[in-house]
Amino acid sequence: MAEQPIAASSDPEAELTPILRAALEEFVEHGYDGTSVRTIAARVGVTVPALYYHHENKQALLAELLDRAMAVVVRHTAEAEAAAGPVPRDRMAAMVRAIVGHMTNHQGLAFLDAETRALTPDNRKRYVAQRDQIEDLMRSCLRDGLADGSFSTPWVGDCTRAILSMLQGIASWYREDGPDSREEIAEHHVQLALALAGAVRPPAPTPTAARRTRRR
Amino acid sequence: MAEQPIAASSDPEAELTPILRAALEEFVEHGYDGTSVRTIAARVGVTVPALYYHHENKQALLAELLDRAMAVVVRHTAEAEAAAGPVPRDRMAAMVRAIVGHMTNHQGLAFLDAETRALTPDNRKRYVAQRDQIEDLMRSCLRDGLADGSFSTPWVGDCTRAILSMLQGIASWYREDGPDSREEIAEHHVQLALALAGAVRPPAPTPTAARRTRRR
DNA sequence: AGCAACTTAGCGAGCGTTCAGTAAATCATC
DNA sequence: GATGATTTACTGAACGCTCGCTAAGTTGCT
Repeated sequence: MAEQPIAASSDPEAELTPILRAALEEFVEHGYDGTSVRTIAARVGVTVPALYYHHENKQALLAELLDRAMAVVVRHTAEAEAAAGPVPRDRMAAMVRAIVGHMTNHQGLAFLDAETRALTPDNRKRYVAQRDQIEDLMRSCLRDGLADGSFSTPWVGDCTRAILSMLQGIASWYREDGPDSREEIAEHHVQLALALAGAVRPPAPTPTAARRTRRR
Repeated sequence: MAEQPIAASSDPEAELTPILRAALEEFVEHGYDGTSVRTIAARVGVTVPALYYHHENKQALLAELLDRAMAVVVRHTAEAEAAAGPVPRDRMAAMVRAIVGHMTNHQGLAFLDAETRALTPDNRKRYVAQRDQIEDLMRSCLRDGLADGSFSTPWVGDCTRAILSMLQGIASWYREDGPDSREEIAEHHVQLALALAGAVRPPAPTPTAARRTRRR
């Protein structure tokens, strides 16, 4: 009877059960196929069958972790965009901040993205659908910016993938004790993403939405 | 006696022996830990000990593949930059073209980058050293461009990583039968990289080096 | 005869998974 | 408020398989 989440906050890594947390750490460290259920159990301090009491099998551990990770980042990204108003530049900035926050605050879950190859076809399908949602949000924002003249990239697809690859990359180099804070990294990447989009003017103080993003 | 490279061209994937080629394909498809030496042997059409006659062990297969991959991309990138003259914008464009060419022409080897986690510490050290070389080339180019005013990014480190993440990402989505040719993708990413660097003027026809890169 | 390039056969270890049993908590009943 | 039934959360032991790897033997070319 120890299989409760340690915290009930809204932090998706904090509210993992001990088993899921141990599985996450092992998967991040050694990869899905490089991890044995025995090492997960040992990390939790239980025997192997205890894992199978709470989860169907090893694959279900990975699927659940990835489901949670994707659900959180999709929700945060969509909410951030919705709260940012109608201006494409602001929406893009908000989404980038949300995604960078995910990469730095939930680095383990974010890094797990590299393990999606190990998903069974059914589980992979759900993952891809969630990932496509984020890609669609970004692509639509780019298109809207091109339509109103605030962005100028001629290659929406390449630009979308470039932004998301750049952001996903953060999960593989970010260190909590690095020189820049999460917020600094987020702001840098807002500007880098806007550069990729070919944003035409620095803060774009249009009459409808002045005083929003602030440039350093 | 079938363990010769199929072709002796300068294409690093074509000049792989059948065993290394099979190992590459399996590693790309299932990951290092998800691949067994038996499936590699079966793919070549030999028995398992034949693998061990030509290679020390499974780890040596991965190490050799990654060594070749990194040696080639480092060499091509350095040569491309050297041949591009002194102008940072031209050097950056040349390096991006070289790296994109690597990602699209040797997608398997490029994708193997994701398996570096499975390297033993010694082998990983050699890999990291090679990867750092590319990062240093890119960073130096950025710095030179900032010094002469042709680039303007305030964050050299983040910008370097962003460019390389963006380019590495190509290996995970590029398809030979996709809508854009390798050359088109390369030119798009040259412009995207220059945008990340904050390149100040489109083709920058300075008096010393006009008539070089051509904008679409 | 000798070497290169294999094959046959198998070793011990570790893999994911399951089954049967059990201590403790929870609940229903008197 | 003690008692028996049920449920929860596990443990011990082991199953069948696959893993990386190797010793010893075989084949065919020079």
